[in-house]
Amino acid sequence: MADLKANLRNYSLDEEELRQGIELLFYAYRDFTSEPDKILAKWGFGRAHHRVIYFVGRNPNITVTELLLILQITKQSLARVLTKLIKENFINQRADPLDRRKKLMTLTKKGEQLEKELTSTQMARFNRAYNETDTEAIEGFRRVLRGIINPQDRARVRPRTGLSNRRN
Amino acid sequence: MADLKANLRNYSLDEEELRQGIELLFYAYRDFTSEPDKILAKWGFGRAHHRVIYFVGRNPNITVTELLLILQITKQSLARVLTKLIKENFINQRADPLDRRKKLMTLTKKGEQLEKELTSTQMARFNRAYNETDTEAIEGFRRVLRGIINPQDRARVRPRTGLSNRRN
DNA sequence: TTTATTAAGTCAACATGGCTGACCTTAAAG
DNA sequence: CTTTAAGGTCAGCCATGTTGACTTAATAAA
Repeated sequence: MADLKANLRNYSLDEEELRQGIELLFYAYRDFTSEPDKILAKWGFGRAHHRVIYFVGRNPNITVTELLLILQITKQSLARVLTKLIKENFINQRADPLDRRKKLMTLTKKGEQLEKELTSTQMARFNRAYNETDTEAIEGFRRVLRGIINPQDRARVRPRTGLSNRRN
Repeated sequence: MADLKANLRNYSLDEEELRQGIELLFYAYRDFTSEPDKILAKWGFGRAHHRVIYFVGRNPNITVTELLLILQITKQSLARVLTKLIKENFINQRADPLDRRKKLMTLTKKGEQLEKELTSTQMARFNRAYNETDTEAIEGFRRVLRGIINPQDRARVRPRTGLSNRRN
């Protein structure tokens, strides 16, 4: 196992720091999704189903258009997973009484149960990470990650107050 | 636009905080990958190609086995993208003189150029985020994100000193 | 020196989940 | 009454993950 120095390239400290950030985000996301993926496989679902279940659970009475804005995928891509989730009774749709073109979506009991099972693995991971640090570190984490997000979407991070067209 | 409060579920403060973390990570990763994806499309490549180019560039003379440990995908999945990258002369392979079963991989000039183009968009994003905050926030970001990563892989985050079997 | 293990490669088949493009229905707004 | 908005749908393509089986070459172990 030869000379380590021979492998060092001349990065500026800044570039090294930025690359470490990139790698942290890659590894964190890779592991963050690994546990739900295993649970989803048992149901014949994939990661896309989790995302839909998560954001419908988090934003009761969300519409298709709003969900598309969050996920940033096409309507056709969403349709594939959403249709299956509705057919198998994880998600309910009902017409918005104030604009019957809109379909308000909520989780069914079954959907809530699966959501909880999936998301609890991720919450446990965050809980561990948060407990290994302190309040200031968590606040730093939040501020930096917000800075990574495109400016126009930063408001979404507190979606219960940020998303506007919500109703019952 | 009816009652917002009617939509609030009774989360504990903790659950709310954990869910905000989940969402921050989702949105950050979504946007973090969006710019490279556009560049890759011009070359007929996908996100998987970027990951290979990135980690080969970052770890010159890496072997296939080591790359698989980082990416956590199957050899067959890697083969598809790696074969294409070698065929189109973005990556070089040569036998390790000390163990001729191993193939040491490096970026070609062409590979380095593409790597730089792809990664610079992500470094710019991190640079912006870092500059919007301060040193303590960045350190907090790093510590929390490390906590999210599976313990056995946390050492990888400083890969130039962490990965062992590196040589020239 | 024969045998087992390791590193890498390969073929086939399958599933998920993105995408484009075209087109339809229903309801609301002008 | 026409236009626009919200949602749905069909067909096909592509990228990228998976399992399983099998091969070759080189090193390590018995």
